[in-house]
Amino acid sequence: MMNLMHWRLLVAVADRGSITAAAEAVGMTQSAASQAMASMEATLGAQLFTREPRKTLPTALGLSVIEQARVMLGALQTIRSTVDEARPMLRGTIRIASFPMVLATFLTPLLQRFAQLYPGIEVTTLDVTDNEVLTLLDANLIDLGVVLNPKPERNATVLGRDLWMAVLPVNHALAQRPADASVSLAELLEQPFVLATGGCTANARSLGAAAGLTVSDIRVEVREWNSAFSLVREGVGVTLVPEMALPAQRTGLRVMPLTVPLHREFALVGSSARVPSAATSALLKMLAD
Amino acid sequence: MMNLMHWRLLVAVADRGSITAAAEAVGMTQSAASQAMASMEATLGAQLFTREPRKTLPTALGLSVIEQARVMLGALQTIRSTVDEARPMLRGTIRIASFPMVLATFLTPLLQRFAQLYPGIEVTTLDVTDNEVLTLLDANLIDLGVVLNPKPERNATVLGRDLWMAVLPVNHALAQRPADASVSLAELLEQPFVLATGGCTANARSLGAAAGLTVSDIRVEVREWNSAFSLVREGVGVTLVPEMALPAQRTGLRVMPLTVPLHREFALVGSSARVPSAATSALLKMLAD
DNA sequence: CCCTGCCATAAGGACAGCTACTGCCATGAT
DNA sequence: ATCATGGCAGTAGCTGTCCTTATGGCAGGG
Repeated sequence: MMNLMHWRLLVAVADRGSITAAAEAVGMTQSAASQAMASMEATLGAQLFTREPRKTLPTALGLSVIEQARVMLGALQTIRSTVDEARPMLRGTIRIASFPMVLATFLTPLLQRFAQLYPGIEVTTLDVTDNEVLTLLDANLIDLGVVLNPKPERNATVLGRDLWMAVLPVNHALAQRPADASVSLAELLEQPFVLATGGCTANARSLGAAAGLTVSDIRVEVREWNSAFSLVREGVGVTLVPEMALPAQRTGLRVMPLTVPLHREFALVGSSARVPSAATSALLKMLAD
Repeated sequence: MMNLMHWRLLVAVADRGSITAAAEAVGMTQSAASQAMASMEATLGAQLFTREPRKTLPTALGLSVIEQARVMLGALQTIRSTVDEARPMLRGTIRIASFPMVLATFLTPLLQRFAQLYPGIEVTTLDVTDNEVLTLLDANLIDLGVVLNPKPERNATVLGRDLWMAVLPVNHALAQRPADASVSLAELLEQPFVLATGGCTANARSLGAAAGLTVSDIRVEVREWNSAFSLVREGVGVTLVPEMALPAQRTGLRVMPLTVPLHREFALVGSSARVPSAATSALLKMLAD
């Protein structure tokens, strides 16, 4: 009675009006069908069909049961087609290029969840600088890339955004301002400066250039944010970093917002030329939630 | 995979986040559950869950499948409750009183269909005259009775209606009228008359009385309609019968409508005092279609 | 009256699915 | 590091379900 094949048989009997015909339709013996029907009626404790000389017709209760049996079979059919439709997404690979910070903070938890939802899809990540991403995309070497402040013509899915924050030694003159004070970009860039890039072309220098300013006194240029913080602590200079690069341990540092906030936005973009693979669109679909 | 128990397991795993816990919930061994899950994924050809160290979580495809599995289990539950609710209607008896004509023409096919829909309910019929029906109902000796032209205060379900027709010998004077002619009740009742009752108190005499007329010349009074037709054929007199009592073979007879049509209406009524049994209400419900 | 179509039943066997047990792996605590 | 724990997978063997073959019964139609 718990065998779905039997429910298929039940519906077939209702449709054909005969156990023998139904048995043939679902590919079993007349005997098996007869036993199965009897067994179902026995376990339900009620007669579902009346056996008349020439035909087997449903009782009133049988009609209700048949209706629900159709629901069950419909659900089973839906499962089958769902699985078939999902088959292209079961295997595949996605190559994603990103610059280090975003990879660690945003992408990793996201890809973990993705791996749980699509265990058959292999995701490889490349660690690059932000301006290499578009090159890789156009060369079809990656499926997806993380870009900063994407142009609207590429249809990008935004992963997140953060603010640029000024970081100064606690004993710096500008750091003496009240707790909720801010620093203007111009003020900041004219200080002795530790230029940190985090592997990105978008950094204090480019932000200054966009505002018509220059970083006048670059003392050091480092790639790792953490190196920059050490240098700031030692009083080498001030720096400008994305909020999410800030360290948990901030003793010796004063973090201040910019007077005119500057933010950066990370987004995932695909190759504009190529149609995304099934695996890739699965990932993008997951991001839509 | 075709075992409904396995779908229950699948849903339990989704709910509990663990195969072991789900196995316990549905009452099987961890091993059996593990095998069952593996078997389902194998037959579907797709991974439905990802096994992580501490928990077993559904994949994207798994989520869709689980949704449909819930539909299947819901349908199964509906079947169970439907059967349980229908249990009172599975066995029982219905006693119906009727007068002969209605029993043969209207009730029999109806009761045949009912017996097919409710094979466990035994229906016994009593052959009585129409005015005994109400007595039997009030005495609780029957569950349902067929009455003629029911009073609206009893909520009756109408079975059908028919016309009273005049039946005359072909060589009778009134029978010489054109094909579509009619006979007035007054004309008819003053002829030599064969009074047929069919076991009903509603007959030519009572119809006449209701119209302020009397049947002046009753030659014979018979119970069976067919006896009356023989007598009319032999020229003993004319008669007035319900349309549905007319014989198939009408040679020697002229059947004519009344100028002012008289009809009778059969309806099934229950005891107004008692609440109908489950079996009885099943029958009444069937009649609603 | 036999024949046919349909269903039920009996007996036997095949296979699915369960149990019990062991092994493996990752986690987290000592 | 080491061990204990919790969860899953794999194996062997058995049980029970369900199927097949074969037969009998019953009602309707030629």
